Amino acid sequence: MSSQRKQFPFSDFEPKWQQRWEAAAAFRTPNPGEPDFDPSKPKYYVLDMFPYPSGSGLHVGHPEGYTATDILARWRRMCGYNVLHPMGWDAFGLPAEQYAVKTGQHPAVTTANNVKHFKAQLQRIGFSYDWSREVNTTDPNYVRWTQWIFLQLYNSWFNPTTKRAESISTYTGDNPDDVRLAYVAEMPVNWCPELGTVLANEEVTDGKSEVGGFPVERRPMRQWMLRITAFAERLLEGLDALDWPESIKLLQKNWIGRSEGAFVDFTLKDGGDNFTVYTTRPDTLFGATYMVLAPEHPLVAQITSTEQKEAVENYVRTVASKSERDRQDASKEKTGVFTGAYAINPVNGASIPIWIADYVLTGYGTGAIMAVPAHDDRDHAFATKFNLPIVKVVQESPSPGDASVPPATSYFTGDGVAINSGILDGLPTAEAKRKITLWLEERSLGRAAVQYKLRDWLFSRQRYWGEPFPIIWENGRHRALDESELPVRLPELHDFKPTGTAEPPLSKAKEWLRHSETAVRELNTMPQWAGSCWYYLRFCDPHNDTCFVSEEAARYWLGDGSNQPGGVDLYVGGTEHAVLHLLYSRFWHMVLHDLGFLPTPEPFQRLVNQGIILGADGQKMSKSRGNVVNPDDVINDYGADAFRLYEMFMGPLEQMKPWSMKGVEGVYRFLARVWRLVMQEDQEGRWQMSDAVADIEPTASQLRTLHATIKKVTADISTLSFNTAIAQMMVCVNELTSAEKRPASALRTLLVLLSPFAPHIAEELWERLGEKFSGFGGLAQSQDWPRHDESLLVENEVEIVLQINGKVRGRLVVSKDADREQLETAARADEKIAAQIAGKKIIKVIAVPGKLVNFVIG
RNA sequence: GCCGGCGUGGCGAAAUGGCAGACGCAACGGACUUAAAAUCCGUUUUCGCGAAAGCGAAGUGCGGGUUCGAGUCCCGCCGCCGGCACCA
Repeated sequence: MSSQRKQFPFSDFEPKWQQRWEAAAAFRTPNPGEPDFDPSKPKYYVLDMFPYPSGSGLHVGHPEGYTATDILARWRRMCGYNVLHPMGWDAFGLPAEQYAVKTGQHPAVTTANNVKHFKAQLQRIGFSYDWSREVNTTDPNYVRWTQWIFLQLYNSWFNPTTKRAESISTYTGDNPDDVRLAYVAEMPVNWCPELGTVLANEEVTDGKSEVGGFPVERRPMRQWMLRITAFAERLLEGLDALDWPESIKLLQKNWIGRSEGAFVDFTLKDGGDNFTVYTTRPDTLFGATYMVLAPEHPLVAQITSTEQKEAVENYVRTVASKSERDRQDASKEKTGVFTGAYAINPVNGASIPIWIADYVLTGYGTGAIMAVPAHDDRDHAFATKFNLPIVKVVQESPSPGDASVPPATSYFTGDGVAINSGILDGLPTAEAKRKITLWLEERSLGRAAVQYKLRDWLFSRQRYWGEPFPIIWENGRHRALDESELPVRLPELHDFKPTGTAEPPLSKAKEWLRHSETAVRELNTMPQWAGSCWYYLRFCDPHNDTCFVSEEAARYWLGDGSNQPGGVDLYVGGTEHAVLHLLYSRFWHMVLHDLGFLPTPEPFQRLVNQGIILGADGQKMSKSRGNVVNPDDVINDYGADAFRLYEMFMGPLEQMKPWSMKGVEGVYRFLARVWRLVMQEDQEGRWQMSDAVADIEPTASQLRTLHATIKKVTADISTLSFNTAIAQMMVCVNELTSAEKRPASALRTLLVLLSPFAPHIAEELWERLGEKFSGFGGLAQSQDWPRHDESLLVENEVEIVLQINGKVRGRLVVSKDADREQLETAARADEKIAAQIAGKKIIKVIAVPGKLVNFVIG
């Protein structure tokens, strides 16, 4: 291909237009307050998930979503919107640091190189980003505000009364450190003794380090945490008003994991402390035949009998040495040990044994459960293995006609009617839950409760290449730095190797870590999520050095929250961020909103996930499979416009689909046909204006096709159905190609429609036509978006289908206005139909104007 | 195991409950050419009948259902892909 003559000179005009756009700052979007800002226009904020600039450069997956948003951005501009369409770099992260460990090259250098490469690649595709708003999460001017937001979190708390984040100064309790949204806790992390470092979850596979395959263990370490759990309810409720795919909302809902149930207090048979369990099935309390504590439960050491002491201690040790993943493998057989202690069931005084087992998790509920083996699969598996009693307390409502008796050893987890449950007998599950909860509350033995699976966010990393915390330690206590001391810059290090101890790499910066005679800096850094949590805010006001985003800019670009809760109008990115990034962003946004810094309660109104692009072999693209497609190669051979167009023509945006070079050639040929609508080659092979282009009126048919195309392209862009929009433009081009003379006015409209998709060729042809015809002033991309004339689309005559019993038996051309009766009369007069209904009993006739007539005959 | 999404020609895919397969790829035939490429025109769901225009039947993963009419709606399966995974 590359050796062949190009079908149109894209390699000449694509760079030419890119340079012109850049020189003219064609995509710069002024902010409110700037001289060229037009407040009369509505705003549209269309955002891509910004990339991590990896060393391997862009792959064809990135530009899929980017092309979609670029078309939207260009289209909205042509529709008269102020469009915010920015791009930046999520540039902190592991690969640059690991590269630094290997080569000694500073991550900042690697990052700068990669950013340069990525940016050049993106610019070659002709995206209409406002590069004057480019942000980089590693830029000290950006880090400063990331740290500033952390300070807001540190200096605020969740007021359970108002259910909002408030300044910590409104907290009246003893110790503010107990309630800060950013707090310190001992948390287990992935510690790899061989590598002498802490690993992120994604660096650990099957309990081994990704690098080297060394064993990884859980080890408690002091960590910074963010109190996202306080916002669980609001994060859940907020989803309803967002235009997100239902599947993504569901993913977040499941992640938050709300459940309703009750705390129930149990007493120990031999006295001592009481303990509390959480259950979603208080109605099965009479069926609790044993208790289970998590191995880490504080009561374990206390209650264990002397006979069981050794067994219990062994078990606790074994469990502690296991990785989180090993431990949470639900498919493995249950394990556990009897503590020797007994608890008293508050409802019936029964004495039931207390076990410990690792299937009960510390950190959820109370870390203790009442086990009801007849009505819970996990309890059932455990009871069966250890021969514990199983008492049935819920009767499954028999399905009609089902006489089969479930075996005595089975369990049933659904709703039914309470049995063997004293005061609850005969009550359906829902009522039994209510009654027993009330009963417990009246006696102060328990209370209704809501629990969430969501955990607080472990926010610190033992890494170099991340944002330093604006925190210092003095006399064993942490303290926030003053805003005026921001940004806290990373120290220059030359040795990025892990310390081999639990100390983060920043501990090597001996000078840096000393804040004063008595105070030292926090040595952890923030996770990569931190910078990506709020970049969409910075884009609104990227150069502001007095605040992270001005009130005015935020209010304009995000809206005032009155029409919709979300600020960004359209956010496009991969599903891999469905939970973490999108949940963390919502959390930060919510806090900043509560504190009065942001007008809207939610960050992203409409979310669309683009599908993954597979290799030509239908497999996931990967270097090892050798099926990776490099955008640069495609652009070299077919041009940026063809690349863009193919990315969109492959199929629906959200769908997973395989790459095909033949498909690229298809859209390339389409663009060549567009080119030849306007241009032809002379004897020497030079391109010149085609003789077929003329200043004439389009034919009726051409006009109809053109307006049908305006209508369909417009509708399809707004639903992101780019593949069908392109198909319609192909139809239009095919019709114009076959015409002897091509009306310049029709070409004009076509180029305007095409310009968001293939901006370079549209601009080039627009310019060339302008040399000879009127109506081509300015740039194609600055034209008003055309409107279709519906009256041109209505045909006077339509072909309808004649059916007998739903099967097509003939066709008929009728007036578009023909009503039901006229249709039926015309249909009966049709020869074929007449022949087939002759002598038959007509049961029913369905006539749908403009569509069909269907005879139902006996 | 649980929760989502998707199953339509040789391939990527289109189809407000109303002519299944638009558009593109591939293949085949023709025009142009000394020739090839490129380009342009045409054919192409499958099966049967026909020399042919055409005619008939079947057809959207499988099995049922609702409806005058189902790729589309409902019920039950199967397969593939993705997410979560002992959350009491």
